[in-house]
Amino acid sequence: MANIKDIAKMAGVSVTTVSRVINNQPYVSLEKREAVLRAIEASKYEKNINAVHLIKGKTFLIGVAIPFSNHPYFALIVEGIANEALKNNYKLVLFQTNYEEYREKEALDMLKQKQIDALIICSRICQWDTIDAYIDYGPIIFCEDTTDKKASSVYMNHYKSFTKALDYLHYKGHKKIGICVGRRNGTNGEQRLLAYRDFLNKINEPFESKYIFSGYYDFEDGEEIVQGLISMNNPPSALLVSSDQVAAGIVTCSKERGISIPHELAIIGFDNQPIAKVMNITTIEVPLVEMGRKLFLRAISNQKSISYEEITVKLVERSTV
Amino acid sequence: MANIKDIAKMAGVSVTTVSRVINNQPYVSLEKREAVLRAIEASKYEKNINAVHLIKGKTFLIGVAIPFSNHPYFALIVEGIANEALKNNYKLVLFQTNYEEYREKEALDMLKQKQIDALIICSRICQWDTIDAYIDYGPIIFCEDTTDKKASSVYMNHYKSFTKALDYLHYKGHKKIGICVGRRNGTNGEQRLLAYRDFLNKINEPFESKYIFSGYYDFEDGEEIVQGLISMNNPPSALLVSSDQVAAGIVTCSKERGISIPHELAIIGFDNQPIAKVMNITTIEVPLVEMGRKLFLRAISNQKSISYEEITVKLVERSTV
DNA sequence: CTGTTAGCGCGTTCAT
DNA sequence: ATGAACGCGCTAACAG
Repeated sequence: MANIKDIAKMAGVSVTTVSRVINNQPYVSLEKREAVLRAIEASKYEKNINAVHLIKGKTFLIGVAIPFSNHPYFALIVEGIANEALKNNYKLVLFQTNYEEYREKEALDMLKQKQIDALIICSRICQWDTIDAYIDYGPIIFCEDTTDKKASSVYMNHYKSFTKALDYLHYKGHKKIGICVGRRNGTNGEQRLLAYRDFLNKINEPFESKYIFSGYYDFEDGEEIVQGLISMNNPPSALLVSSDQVAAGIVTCSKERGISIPHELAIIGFDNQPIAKVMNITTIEVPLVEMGRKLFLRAISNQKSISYEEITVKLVERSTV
Repeated sequence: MANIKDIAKMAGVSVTTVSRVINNQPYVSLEKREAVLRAIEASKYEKNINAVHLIKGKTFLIGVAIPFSNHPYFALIVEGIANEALKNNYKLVLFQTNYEEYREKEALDMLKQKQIDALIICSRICQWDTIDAYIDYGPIIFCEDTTDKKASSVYMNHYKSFTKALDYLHYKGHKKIGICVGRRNGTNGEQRLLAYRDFLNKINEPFESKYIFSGYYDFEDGEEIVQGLISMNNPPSALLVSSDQVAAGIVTCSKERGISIPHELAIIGFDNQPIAKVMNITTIEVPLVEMGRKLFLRAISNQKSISYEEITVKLVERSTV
């Protein structure tokens, strides 16, 4: 409970000297330094960091907004952010938004109130006009293409990535190709859908809305998708799945139902998560940890400048296509 | 960038009045209130929350230390904490410790410096004598039995839970039972080991150290365990696995290797995660989200009192035993 | 090398 | 109903 003033009194010096000692600054005589140190020891003094925040106008806190904390995709991004944060002596404030707008707003408000120095939004839910009202208050970094916005981003080009995967499936002889995604709205979802439509046009296949499975994120969602596949009279021969977890669930359930993979159904996943490796699932590798690292570095680069960094992905051929 | 003083000047009132308005306090005439509101609007004023923290000695920030952010076990606990935090207007500061001591210490130091109001340690790595030096600085809550310590906890009794699972396996006719856990050290790990040894004594079976698989956390670890099982000349007929993810990995790999479950190998998992349900894995249900909720409530209950709350678990019979 | 002093931005008595 | 003044705990000129 002691403060810097108490220490000064105890050590018989001024508060400035105490401040110098606790901040490892030079120009303090050895004896005074030791007197201060002794007083600190005796009184169990610890500096109140909130006073420092007030003065410096900085908290060394970075906000991270993610929809779900229990999903490997975001967990890996957070891991990348966390590792780099540690190196740079920053801490993270986690906002689990559940895709609820008001939760994202809470994060934005913390930026406004200077409780966090910057905010990383891994999957935006608020509309841009809402976000725009906040960008003057501090850096906000996104995981989606923001080249037409006044905010930085580190993102994967979902159009290109989807096209790459679809082309590969087509190259492997598939024509009836379905896709399985999370959200259909949002920049990323729209880019994926667009890539899918453009691809179908390119190979001259009709657009079948029932070939699009959306709202799926987890392993356990695989069951519902396989059910859906089984009940179709003209099912796709291949599925592009935007998450390895879901892909793994589909592979597992397919095997239980006696659906042969890749012969009756080909599967290509996304991210190259460990589960894809162990289950030998063909996938598009996304360097999520690295992405997190870059997001963080962008967040603390105090330059006013805005940057857009595109992440490149890689096809990992395995046994499900 | 405007502060309360600027607003006061703009609105032609005192800072006190401004303060009253922004904190929704009574005793401000309508006209002055509106003048203040107008000034706030015009200047894009937002209160600097750090000054409030300094005065109040409180930040509405709760620290949460977990070893890995990409593991469903901890993710569910964090979800429980996060939900309750939102309701109570608190925010979370996440510390991913990777079981590295200095990372946990960083969290403890933040408590000491009052940057967080309380700290929840979901899986402790620091020794107790290290922790002890911090308990006076604020509430620290643990997920392990701390009944002999001066710190609160909400925990599962791992001894009882393990015994329950082992008894069930024995009741189902198994005698050669192996276990598969994460850390062997730590309160929880030791309790599990003790339960295992006591159980073996009870049923008069010898202790086989090779029947203990430790250091496994994820789905993909299942492969290594199955490999280990295959290479044994006298493998166990049942495995108690302390995580559903690992159990799921074992089941998946076993099927690939043609090991029949439960006939050749019985598996019982832990937590009752969604993956256990979809893969029909027998498991011990642990109410992790609820546990997170209780952890949070304990963290903000400003009573100096210490409490120890034991969580009860439930056997969920499915098809892997 | 050392101490005095003035803020950082806001909440809060205590008069009026 | 309103405002002056003090203090939260610390840092940073500035003077010496």
